[in-house]
Amino acid sequence: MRSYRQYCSIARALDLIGDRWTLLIVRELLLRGPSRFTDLRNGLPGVAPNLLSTRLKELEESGLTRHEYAPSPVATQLYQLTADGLALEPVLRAIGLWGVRYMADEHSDDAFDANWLAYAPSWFTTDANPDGPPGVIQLDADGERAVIELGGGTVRTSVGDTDRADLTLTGPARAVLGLLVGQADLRLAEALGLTASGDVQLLDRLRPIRLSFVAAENGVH
Amino acid sequence: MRSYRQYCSIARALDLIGDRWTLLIVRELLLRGPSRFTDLRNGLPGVAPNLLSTRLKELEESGLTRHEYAPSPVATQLYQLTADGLALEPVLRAIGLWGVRYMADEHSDDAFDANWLAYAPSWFTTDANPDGPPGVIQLDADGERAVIELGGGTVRTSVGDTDRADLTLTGPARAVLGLLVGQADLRLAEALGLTASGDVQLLDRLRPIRLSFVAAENGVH
DNA sequence: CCGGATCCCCAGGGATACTG
DNA sequence: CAGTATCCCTGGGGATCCGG
Repeated sequence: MRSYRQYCSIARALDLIGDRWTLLIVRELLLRGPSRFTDLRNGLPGVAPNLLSTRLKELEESGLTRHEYAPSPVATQLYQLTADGLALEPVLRAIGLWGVRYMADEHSDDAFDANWLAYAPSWFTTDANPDGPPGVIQLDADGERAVIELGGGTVRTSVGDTDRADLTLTGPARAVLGLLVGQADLRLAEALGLTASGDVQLLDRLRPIRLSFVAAENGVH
Repeated sequence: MRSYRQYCSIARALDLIGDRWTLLIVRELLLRGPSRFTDLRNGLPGVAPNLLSTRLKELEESGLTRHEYAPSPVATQLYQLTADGLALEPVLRAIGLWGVRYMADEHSDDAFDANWLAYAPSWFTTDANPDGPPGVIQLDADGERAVIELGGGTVRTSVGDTDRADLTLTGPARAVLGLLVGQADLRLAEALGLTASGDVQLLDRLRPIRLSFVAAENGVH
């Protein structure tokens, strides 16, 4: 990317991560951990392979990723984030939290992935009742499946299935995710096609996070 | 910008703010408040005027900015952020904080602006001694001047001059900013050309912020 | 002087095909 | 599977011009 040539930490950062696809590649590496080229390609529908290749080289040149040859049974290169790359997690959290407000918009043919289903409640909600008993929620959004585990004040998620769910949420991604991140209440989510079976009270413990931070007056730091 | 077409709040956000120059325009509007076209152009050295015009239209279409005709004595359009646009401040903070690590790199002919000098200590440091007496620091970095006011646990900054400074820091931007945001200690900053006159103890109260947040295990949310 | 619009040119990105 | 090569086209950089 062409440098902005400004002595400002925001501009300096954007010189490294401002290119198209770059932050989404970081997102995939953050959510998936060390990944093969093809895994990244699958997680980034629409990316041209030459562009992915170029970006991985640029990221490595910037010191945000590295790649290593993994021996059998993987037997291929694995790309992963360095410490500086991992340090982008708060940036992705901030961007993602801001972007939640646009998840209500319907774009019918958007791609969707279980990893994206999983990170949202983990990053953007807290357990409102830290002293409550453990709870497990099975999600199935447009066939993408993930599990939420509530307990001890934390919200942990993972991709896949569980056999000991207290609550199961099934439906279109917009209904499931909208409900989880606080963009829709249960009634609205059901109107959007959600089916909830089990201990619906568990939903009350999922509280969308708010920013602790108070906006500065405009023009005054 | 071409949409990523992914049902993911990060991708949705980047559909709106991922274009080149867009976040820097938001930065200027955030730091300057309502601005004229020419003010934005001056704060964004290198931007082509047609591109600035295009971006302002796109930002307005996205609902992040609006513009209003200001009566005399301004007598021109003023561009400003909407509530959704202002909500990008945490995003810019996160990006800027991450980018601080690259402020040590020297790019000799980078542009520099007093607004960028001012936001850094305000966003990225705290007052380590909230009960201490008020303190005022005058900054002069490459001729760009700003004032830091310490007191009551907050770090406030403004562009310009004061006549009641307890401490004055003068020198190249890299030395002044590096010292303020914790990339350099006083000895190193002086080696880089810094001159400090006055109550140097005040510097000990400026503490670079750390992220409260603990990085998740890779691949586990 | 302010607020753009127009034009030209080139780099960066998208799509597809192909190869080790 | 893991990329590279190629072609095409859009979008951005830079300069200039124009109306208010």
